[in-house]
Amino acid sequence: MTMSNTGGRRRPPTIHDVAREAGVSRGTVSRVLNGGHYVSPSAAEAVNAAIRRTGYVVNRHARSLITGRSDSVGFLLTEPQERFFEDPNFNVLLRGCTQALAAHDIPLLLMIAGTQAERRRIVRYITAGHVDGVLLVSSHSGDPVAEELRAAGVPLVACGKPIGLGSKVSYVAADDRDGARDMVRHLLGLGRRRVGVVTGPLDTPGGVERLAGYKEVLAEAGIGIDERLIVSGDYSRASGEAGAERLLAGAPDMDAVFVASDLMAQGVLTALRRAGRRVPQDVAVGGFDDSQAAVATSPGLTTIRQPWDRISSEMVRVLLAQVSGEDPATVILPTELVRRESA
Amino acid sequence: MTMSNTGGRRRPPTIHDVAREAGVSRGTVSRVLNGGHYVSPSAAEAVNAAIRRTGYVVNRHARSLITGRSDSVGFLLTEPQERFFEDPNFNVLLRGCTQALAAHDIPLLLMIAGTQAERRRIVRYITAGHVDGVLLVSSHSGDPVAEELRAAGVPLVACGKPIGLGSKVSYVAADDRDGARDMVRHLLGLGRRRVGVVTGPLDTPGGVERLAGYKEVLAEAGIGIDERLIVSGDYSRASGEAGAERLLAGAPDMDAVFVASDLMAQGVLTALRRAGRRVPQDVAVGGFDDSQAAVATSPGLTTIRQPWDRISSEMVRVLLAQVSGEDPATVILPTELVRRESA
DNA sequence: TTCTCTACTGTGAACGCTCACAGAGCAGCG
DNA sequence: CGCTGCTCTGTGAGCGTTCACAGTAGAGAA
Repeated sequence: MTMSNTGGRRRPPTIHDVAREAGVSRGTVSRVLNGGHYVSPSAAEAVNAAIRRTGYVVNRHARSLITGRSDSVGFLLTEPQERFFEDPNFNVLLRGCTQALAAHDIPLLLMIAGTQAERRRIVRYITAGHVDGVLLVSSHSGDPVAEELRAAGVPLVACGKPIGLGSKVSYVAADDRDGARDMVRHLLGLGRRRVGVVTGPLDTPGGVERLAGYKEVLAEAGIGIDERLIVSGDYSRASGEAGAERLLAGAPDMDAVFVASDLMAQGVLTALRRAGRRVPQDVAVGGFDDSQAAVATSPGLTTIRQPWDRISSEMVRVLLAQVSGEDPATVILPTELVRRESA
Repeated sequence: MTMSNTGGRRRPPTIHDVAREAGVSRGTVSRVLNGGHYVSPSAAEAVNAAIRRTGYVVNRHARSLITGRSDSVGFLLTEPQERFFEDPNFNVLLRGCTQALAAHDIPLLLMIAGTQAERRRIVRYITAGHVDGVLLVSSHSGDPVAEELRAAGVPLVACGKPIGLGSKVSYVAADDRDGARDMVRHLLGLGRRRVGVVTGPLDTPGGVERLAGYKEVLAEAGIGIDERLIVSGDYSRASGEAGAERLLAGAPDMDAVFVASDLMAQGVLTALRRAGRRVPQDVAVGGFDDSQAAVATSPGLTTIRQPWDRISSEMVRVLLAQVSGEDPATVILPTELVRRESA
């Protein structure tokens, strides 16, 4: 022995080594690796045994070079960074996507486009074919990156409905309007009649839909819309706090409030406490998301659960379908009311 | 025109196209791409112009096939999943690493090893050479994955000191002991004398060090250690809540408490409020991390800032150095006291 | 002039895999 | 007996890059 395996990394076995070990040709090994059609049982068995003995793992670079696929997908975040840091949903989504992809043995490349330069670099990277498709997270819609990728023909699935891209891009979203309806009905069911709302950003479909659900339920209950009970935020804790203050100033008799995100609801609770209102006795508070933020508050936040686990797995499913040639699709998933103490 | 570029993705230009366009050979283009030594200024200029005109982007698979490098690194998380969801530091670390790598044009592959099967799959993937190195995050130390990777000779940098791996593996960590000292000194400086502590898990270096800092400062102030003032947690909110209850039961006269993580401090605040103690008047509370959790509480949490931005950039720096052949290294970074309302 | 040295450039070969194709063996059928 | 069709197998080519090497041109020294 002139060479030991301590220290340096040994050259891993190739398909050639496996073929020799199994007494077959490269082609047969390759066929076993990719589906195993047109392979005799005995050959397949020999190949699998050889793979186990040699510890062979396919060289994905060599495979990609010829197939043109990279067998990896990008997870692209085009949020301004504050939101990335704050949003407790994000972890859940990222983990869900990673795991759904892992089941297909597909690695996830994390890409964060904060600055303009990063955007360009990432778009170049993606359009060069270094990933097969992109999972896109950017709530600030009308994203130029999304449009560029779509135009380049890159398979793409957005989280939440992107605006301005027509029906040409796939997306997966929770049923925002229905969730909002459930929550407002719940608040009315508690006997509240002066129900306020802190909306999300109204240039996003989610923000618009949740507000629409609120209005629908009030209308169907025969309660008129009072503009003083409607303020808008941007999903951040701070905007929730500010929103609650504006509501209290404009409508001091408010007895419930539907807040379009849990994080904003945290801010609302802070403002209400400061104003001396008890939750839920004086003001019932309903959130949206069922994120970590919802259990971090006291009282615990009654909220609308977004099915992040299903959202992530559906995003992956739709993306992979698109990668293998299927048409774009949209998926809307049902939400669920989660009762805690705040309403 | 028989072929349009709408719909399908065009085959991207190769180094050959660039060479033809620039009127030079493949070799010259390759030299321009990789450092540009031994290339005449005129040739370099022509190549760069051709690259711009053609929109050429290097095919990393082809490059990797021959260099043996993948020019990508893995970000490996071996936490049980609850911690992943809860920990607000995690986002910051992940973002920091992604950006530090982006500056080197190196993509980050996210890998989450929850189950045993995932562990095996990921180790195979890594040891097959599909990434050049691994950024490892796993606070539960003595991780078998880390040991396997180290034994396979994979460049590795851990976040926080891993135990049981000797000095053979690089790590980057904040100065836990010094941070703890700062906080406890601060509490004593407020005139408090009955200072409790909720430690982190004592099978981790971080947990041990923060407790050691606490004890050191009490000793240097001539205050004896009261075991009733010491309880241990696991960094989770729930364990902070439970810890505070045990402390109040065992030492009702406690007038301050050092909590080894912000998340646990959230739980401590909840328990103190329930027990009718005012913060900071009755009990001063100091956290550790300066995570999102610290600003989410009311009162805002006085805490020890861990320099996550520097931790991530140092992890990347040390890893890349190791990839290019340098020896493992350890980096300890200073912490900083951040004053808010809770102490 | 000739030789050496340096700066630069072009050319095969190779990386490890998949794909297309050719061909072998065998069965069924006219 | 040949033809067709099926299952299975091996082989050569080629994916786009880098690397080693050979070779050219020009400058400077002998």
